[in-house]
Amino acid sequence: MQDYLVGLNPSQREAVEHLQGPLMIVAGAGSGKTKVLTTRIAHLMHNGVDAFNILALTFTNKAAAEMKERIAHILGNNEARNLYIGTFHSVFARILRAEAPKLGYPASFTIYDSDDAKSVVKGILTEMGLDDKTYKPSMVTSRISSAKNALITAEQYVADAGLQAEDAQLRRPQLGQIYLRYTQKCYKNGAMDFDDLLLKMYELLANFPEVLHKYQHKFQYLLIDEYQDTNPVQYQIAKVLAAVHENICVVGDDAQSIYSFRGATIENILQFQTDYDDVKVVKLEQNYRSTSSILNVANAIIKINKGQIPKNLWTDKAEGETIKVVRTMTDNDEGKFVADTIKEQKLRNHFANKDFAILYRTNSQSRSFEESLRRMGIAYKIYGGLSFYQRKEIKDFVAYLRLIANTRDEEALKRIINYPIRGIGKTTVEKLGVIANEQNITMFDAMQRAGEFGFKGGTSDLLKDFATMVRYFQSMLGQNNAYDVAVQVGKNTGLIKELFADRTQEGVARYENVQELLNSIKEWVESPSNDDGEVGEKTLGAYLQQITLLTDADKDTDDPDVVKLMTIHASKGLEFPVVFVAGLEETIFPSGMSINTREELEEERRLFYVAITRAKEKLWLSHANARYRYGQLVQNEPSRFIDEMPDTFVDKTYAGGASRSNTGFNNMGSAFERMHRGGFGGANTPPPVKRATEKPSYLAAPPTPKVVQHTPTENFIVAHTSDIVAGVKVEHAKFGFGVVQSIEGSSHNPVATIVFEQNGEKKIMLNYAKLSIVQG
DNA sequence: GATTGCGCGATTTTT
DNA sequence: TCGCGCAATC
Repeated sequence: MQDYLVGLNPSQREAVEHLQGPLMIVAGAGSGKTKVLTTRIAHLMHNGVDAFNILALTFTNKAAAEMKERIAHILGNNEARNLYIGTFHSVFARILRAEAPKLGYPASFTIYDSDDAKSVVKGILTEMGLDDKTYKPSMVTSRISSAKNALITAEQYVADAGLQAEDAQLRRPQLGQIYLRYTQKCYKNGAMDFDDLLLKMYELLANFPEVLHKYQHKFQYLLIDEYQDTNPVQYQIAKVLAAVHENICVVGDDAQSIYSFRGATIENILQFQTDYDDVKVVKLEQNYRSTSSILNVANAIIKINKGQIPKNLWTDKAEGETIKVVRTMTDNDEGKFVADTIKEQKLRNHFANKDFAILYRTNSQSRSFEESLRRMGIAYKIYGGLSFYQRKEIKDFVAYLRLIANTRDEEALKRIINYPIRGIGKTTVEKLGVIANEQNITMFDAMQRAGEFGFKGGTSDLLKDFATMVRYFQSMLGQNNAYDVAVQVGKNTGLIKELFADRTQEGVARYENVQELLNSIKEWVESPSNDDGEVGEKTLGAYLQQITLLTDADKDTDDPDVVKLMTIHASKGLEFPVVFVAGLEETIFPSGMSINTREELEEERRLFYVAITRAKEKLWLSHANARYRYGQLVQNEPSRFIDEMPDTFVDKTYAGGASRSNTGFNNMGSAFERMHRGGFGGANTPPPVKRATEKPSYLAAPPTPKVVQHTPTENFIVAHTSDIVAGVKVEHAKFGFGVVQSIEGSSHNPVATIVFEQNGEKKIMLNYAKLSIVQG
């Protein structure tokens, strides 16, 4: 037996050794999925399959890099570099670069990120004279994105009666037209957005039989990771690519499908077995990650969902500690509690910072944890948020490079035409845009020929000078590499000088960021291969396409000793010894936006499942009685997910259970004490740093009044938000009868102050609360 | 053409 | 509350 087969359990081995024909690996959380995938690829190669004939697709660069590294390790030679392993987007971008002329795109086509896409939409709205409140760019781009993911082209969109009727109903009849123009504009700009990388790849395969044939025969073995997160385009591409050899291996876990809002369809994995004949199904059900307590709770949660691939995830690990549910007074207290507990766990159990993760539903929840961790002097890092390449100074610099690589890129041009200031104002840019449209030329061409279009002499010269400079950089590309050109750009435009001149703290940071960008270009130019193993081809276009597809998560190769803060979405695929899942409150988790249909709620529950299964040893779940949302202190009920957890393995005694069964919110103090008596917090709890004389404020917080439980009356009808106005008598499902005092907050998110007969004054967010108007 | 100030809106986001 | 985008201003 091969060395690499030793140490696989029977199912893992079955999956690895199944070489020919369709294979579906249902891989539960922590069941050794990556190990199986990488070993299987090594095994394929060991059995004579050429690395050049294997394609493995992932969703993140990080996952791809990890696979590649592990395969190289198993093989112990350089063969792995010939494998095609990468994200859907990066692999397709590479293929599209090679085939671009067939589609009328330049090989150095620009990839538009979501900011670029929004900016294009804004331009179209202005052109069409549409209002950006009705057609919010974020809504429009996400709608266009959904259409593309569902393989609906702009032409099909405008021709589809159903979609047109729907848009008319929703008072956005022009959406199809915007989509159409957006598509045209991207084409004219020589640009593809993220979704186009998939859609154009599909069109390439669908419309060019010789191309299809070429890749069908090149990629004889296809592996797809996280299959439950694929969308219809990805599904179709995989299907046509695999059509000849049918050596397709998909790996996924329907229980961890959490990206439906990005177009993922869980049906892809649920129906894989009907897509091919003789599908071999292997289930990886042994979990190597978590204690049995954690796993049992996770299993109990996911069982509540309907329609899953049946599986029984088990572990031979010890029971471990119970899962603790903690209730705090406010979100700030929640932060303090977590920071305190981390400090204490480090002392008691010798954990390092990097053993902890704090997971939350929304990025905005990170604030209270940041504050408390900082106060405690605990190093932390927030994952997600603005990525390096989204910073303004980086985008500006990169825009020069984009324009040099592709002068059709109008978004890049508009970004830098007057940066640094060179006297080309808004009016001039608008005029250029109009001319470009009328003459059907690019804005760049219009600039070069400024003299012909009636610009004033001075303006005309400015435009031509700018174009000449860009042309000069382009000419440099012949003899110089991307790095040399970038350095020249920094010098000639005066960008570097200008950034250097700003000696404020932020200014220095911006300068350093640009230096870092230059370094990374240098590094890229000098490294033998790209991330997906691509050798050679160190063109500027290739560089730019690559960085656009890079995210923050990809470059944290170093493993500093910090507590990690991230959304649950971002935590998928990761594991930590100690996990805190915060904000387990109704309207937060599950999100108030996702409780209207069973499907939405089930996805929230899968998200909760993902959160729980990140933990190896210890797991805390916390929720706050009240938290600041949009500047207002708002009360939230404990999440329904707390109730859904079985009492065995979960210690909820001091938490939601009590308050929900109506013993009141003010048992928090004793709860906290009990928690610290309970053997894991204990006597050794260190006093909070620098605040030894103070009690932890989550104990000192003022008690909240008891809720007098109210049973809704029979004629309880949920009223429309707009009917709730000051003076109206209302009934709340939980707080009983009361009178509306006033309405505050934005029109989109009104907050009512209501004085209840039994429970006093409360602030209620009308979008979430169920209120009935009391007649008479 | 840059600065300042008001008003409005506010999930999750592998690429 | 916080951050953004636009409009008014110099």
